[in-house]
Amino acid sequence: MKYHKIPDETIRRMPLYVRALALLEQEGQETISSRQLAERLRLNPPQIRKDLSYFGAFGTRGIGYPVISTARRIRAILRLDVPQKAVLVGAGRLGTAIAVYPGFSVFGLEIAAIIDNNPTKIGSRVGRLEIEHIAAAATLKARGIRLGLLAVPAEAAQGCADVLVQAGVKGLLNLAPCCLDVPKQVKVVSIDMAMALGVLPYYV
Amino acid sequence: MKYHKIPDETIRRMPLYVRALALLEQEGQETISSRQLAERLRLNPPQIRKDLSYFGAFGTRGIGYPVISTARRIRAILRLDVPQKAVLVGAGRLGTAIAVYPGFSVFGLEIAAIIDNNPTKIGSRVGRLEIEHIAAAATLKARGIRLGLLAVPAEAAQGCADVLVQAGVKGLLNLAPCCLDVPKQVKVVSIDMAMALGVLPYYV
DNA sequence: GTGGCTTTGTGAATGTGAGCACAAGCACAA
DNA sequence: TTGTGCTTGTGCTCACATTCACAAAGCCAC
Ligand SMILES: NC(=O)c1ccc[n+]([C@@H]2O[C@H](COP(=O)([O-])OP(=O)(O)OC[C@H]3O[C@@H](n4cnc5c(N)ncnc54)[C@H](O)[C@@H]3O)[C@@H](O)[C@H]2O)c1
Ligand SMILES: NC(=O)c1ccc[n+]([C@@H]2O[C@H](COP(=O)([O-])OP(=O)(O)OC[C@H]3O[C@@H](n4cnc5c(N)ncnc54)[C@H](O)[C@@H]3O)[C@@H](O)[C@H]2O)c1
Repeated sequence: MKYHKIPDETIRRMPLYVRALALLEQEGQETISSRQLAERLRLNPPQIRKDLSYFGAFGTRGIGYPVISTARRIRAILRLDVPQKAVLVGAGRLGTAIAVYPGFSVFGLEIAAIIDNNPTKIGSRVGRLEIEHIAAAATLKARGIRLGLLAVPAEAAQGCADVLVQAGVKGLLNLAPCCLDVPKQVKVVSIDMAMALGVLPYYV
Repeated sequence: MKYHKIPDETIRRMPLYVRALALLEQEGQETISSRQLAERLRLNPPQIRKDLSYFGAFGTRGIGYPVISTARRIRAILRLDVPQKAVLVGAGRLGTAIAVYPGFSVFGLEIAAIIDNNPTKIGSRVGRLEIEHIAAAATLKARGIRLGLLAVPAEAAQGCADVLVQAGVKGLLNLAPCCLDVPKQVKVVSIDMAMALGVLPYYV
C-alpha cells in the first residue's frame, strides 16, 4: 500500500489482535484467516485485513496470517515488544484492584510502582509493590517508567498528572472523571465507567 | 434542524455535558456559553452546539445555555431522569470497588444488586448491599433492574451475560477482556483497561 | 506444470462525524 | 424603537473510517 496515515481507530484495535493472537497461540493454532479472526472479534474481515496491511504484508494468500509472527510484529509496532513499565497513582479501591490485576502482562505492560499521598498507606504493600510517597516521582525516569495510571479523586488528578509529566511520563491512562491539561507530546487516554454506563438507558 | 439521525458519538458525549452542567449548578452558575463549556471539556464550541441542537433548541442567543434546565433536558433524553438500577456481577477486586463507587449517582444510576457465584462470598455485605447467588437473577426484572455490569473473569462473562439477558437486562457494561454475544436489542459497552493502556507506547 | 480453490492486499465507493462560517435571534442600552 | 454586541443553530465542506469488490498470489492435488 502506498503511503497512508494510519487511522487512530486502527491503532485502537491493534491490542485486540494481540490478545486474540495470544489466545490462539495458547490453543496451538498456527495460522488464522481474517474471516476466522473477524468472527471471534465481531469485526468484518476486510477491516482486519486493511488494519494489518497498513503495516505491510502479514499473511499468506490462500492460508491466512501466521499466529505467532503476526503477534510479534504487532507488538513491535505498538512498542510492546519491550516491557513497558507504568506507575499507578492512587492506592484506593480501584487502584489496588488495578495493582494486582494480571491482565496487563499480555501486552508486556507492568505496574512497576505505586504512589499515594496518604501517609498511613505509604510503606504498606499491595501485591509485591510498596506504596511510595509522591516525592518518589523524581525517581521514575531513572527506573525506566514512562507510563502512568491515575486512580485518584478527580480533584487531585490534574495535580498528579502535572507531577508525572514533570517526571518524564509520556503516556497517561486517566481513570478519574475529569479532563486533563498536558503538553501535547504527552498522550492521554481516559476511561470513565459512569459515563459508559450512563449511555445505556438511551439505547434500551 | 431537519430530520437527522443522531450520531452515536453525540450520545457518547452527552453524559459529559450532564456532568459538567451538574458541576456548574453546584458552583451556582446560571448560564454557560458553548465556548466556556468547550474550554472546560476540551471540545470545540460548534461541536457542543451541534450536539445539543440535534435535540432541539436549548440555548438563548447572545446568552448561552441555561445550566439547570439544559441538564434536566439532557438527562431526560438519556432516560437518566428516572433512577436507573443496575446489577453488578462479580464481587472481586474490581467489583467491590465499583460497588462502593459513589460516582454513578450524578447520572441517576444506582448499583442495586450484587451477584457472585462464590459460596463463601454470598450473604456477606459490600457497602449496604448483600451479595446474592446467581439464582437471584430471576428476581431482577421484578426489582426494576434493567442494566448490568460484568466484573467477572473473561471465561465467565458470556455465561453471566446470558443469564442477565434471560433475566430481562437490556444494557450491559462489560469490564472483562472479551467479546459478548447478545441479542441485538441488548446494548453492550465494553471497557478494557489493559487495551487502553496498551496503545500508549505507540504514541509515546 | 497446470488448474482450481482459498485468502490476502488494496483502490474505490460509501458512510459517518467534525469543523467552519455565517445568518438568525435575543438582550439590553440608549 | 432602534442599534449594538454577543451567541446560538445549521448548511456545507472536508477529513476520517468502514465496507465492498476484485485482482494478485500462494497452496495443493493430480
Ligand atoms: N472505584 C471505582 O469503581 C471507580 C469507577 C470509576 C471511576 N473511578 C475513579 O477512580 C478514582 C479512584 O477511585 P477509588 O474508588 O479508588 O477512590 P479511593 O478514594 O478509594 O482512592 C483514592 C486514592 O487516591 C489517593 N490520593 C488522593 N489524592 C492523592 C494525591 N494528590 N496524590 C496521590 N494519591 C492521592 C488516596 O489516598 C486514595 O488512596 C476516582 O477518580 C474515581 O472517580 C473509580
Ligand atoms: N482488577 C482490575 O483492575 C481489572 C482491570 C481490567 C479488567 N478487569 C477485568 O474485570 C474482571 C474482574 O476482575 P477482578 O480483578 O475483580 O477479578 P477477581 O478474580 O478479583 O473477581 C472475580 C469475581 O467474579 C466472581 N465470579 C467468577 N465466576 C463467576 C460467575 N460465573 N458468576 C458470578 N461470579 C463469578 C468470583 O467469585 C470473583 O468474586 C476480569 O474479567 C478482569 O479481567 C479487572
